[in-house]
Amino acid sequence: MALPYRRDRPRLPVAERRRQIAEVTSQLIAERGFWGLSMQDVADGCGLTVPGLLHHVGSKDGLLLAVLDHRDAEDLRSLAEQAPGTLRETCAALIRRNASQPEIVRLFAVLEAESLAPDHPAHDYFRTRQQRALDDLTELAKPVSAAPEILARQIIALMDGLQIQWLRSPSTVDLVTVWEAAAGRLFGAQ
Amino acid sequence: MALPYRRDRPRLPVAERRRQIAEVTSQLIAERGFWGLSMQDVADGCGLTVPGLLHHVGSKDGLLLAVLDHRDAEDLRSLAEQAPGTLRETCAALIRRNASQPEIVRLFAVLEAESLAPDHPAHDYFRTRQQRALDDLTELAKPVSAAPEILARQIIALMDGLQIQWLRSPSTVDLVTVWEAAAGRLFGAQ
DNA sequence: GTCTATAGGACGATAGAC
DNA sequence: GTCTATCGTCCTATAGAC
Repeated sequence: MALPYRRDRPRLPVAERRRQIAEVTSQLIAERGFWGLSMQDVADGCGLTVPGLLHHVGSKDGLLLAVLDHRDAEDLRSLAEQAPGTLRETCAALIRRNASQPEIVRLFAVLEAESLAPDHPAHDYFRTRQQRALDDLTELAKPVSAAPEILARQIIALMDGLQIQWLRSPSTVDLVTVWEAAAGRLFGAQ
Repeated sequence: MALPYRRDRPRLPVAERRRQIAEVTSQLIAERGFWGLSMQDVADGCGLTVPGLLHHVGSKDGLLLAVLDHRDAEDLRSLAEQAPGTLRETCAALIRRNASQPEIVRLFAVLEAESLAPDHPAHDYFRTRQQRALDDLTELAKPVSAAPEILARQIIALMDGLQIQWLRSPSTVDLVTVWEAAAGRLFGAQ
């Protein structure tokens, strides 16, 4: 068999390519979930063929992990920028950040539900991530609550739930506004 | 072509078969989501072949609608049994019912996130359903709150969020207990 | 680092017999 | 109401050239 492989498009540096792959995949998982994701669609979105894509990520599961790693790195970068504040300030900052990137929030909403199944490739990742979030918030809650872990749970639940409502009706629900109302009740002040 | 079709298993009555299909499908969607669901798995779970299954539901989308219809019918039956109570009593009853059927709660958690995408076959169903839930709770909240719709939103968000936490760690999180704690804060009493 | 080519399944759906 | 048989499409992954 003749294999006339002609390279007409420029090749991207590895790091940049991986970033592109992570972003295209994020978008598509938010749209369809991991089980509805196809390697073909990701490859098309990157201007690659499927084997070209597999060269970078190894497998479909590897693709998912690449996305989650990329997201964690971004989050860490963003978190490092802001000085540590009170619980309420931290929550407000988190909400503001989320309000500016609905597609990422949707990605995590879909994966969080899907990954409840024990054999989902991101099951362990989300278990760890959620535990970490709970621990961090509990620590922040200690100065303001006698039952910090319970408060932390309620904060996480409210954020997750309100974000879903916001994603479903972005025109009716303003995330920052509904959060502020909820925070008023949660933290006792008005 | 010879078509040696031998019917060795008994055929179920239509109604019973549809109930069986709805229940098997519920279980599988909870496990994998709609995009991860295969007609083959459903057919196997019902002791049918795929064309046999398609005879009943028409298409994969039809299968999903059959599940949702079945679930609504069950919910209506259950709701009719209990006398209408106060907002807080109604919420507690809802939580108790959900605590007894984690797989159903998981089904809705997965579909609620997946169906945020506008082209998801259950997108309109969930939009309507959520609006309905908001309206009903808002009505119940009017006697106890000056801002009933905001309170209703917070209740729904908290329920959804706490349910996710419960599904992820059933051994650590008791749904009824965490809800009671949250209800205490939400409704002002302790 | 990306390609061509292809293997090898699984998928949803249809046609037509009983 | 359920079957057998089959179609065409899509899927993930591998082998090997450049």
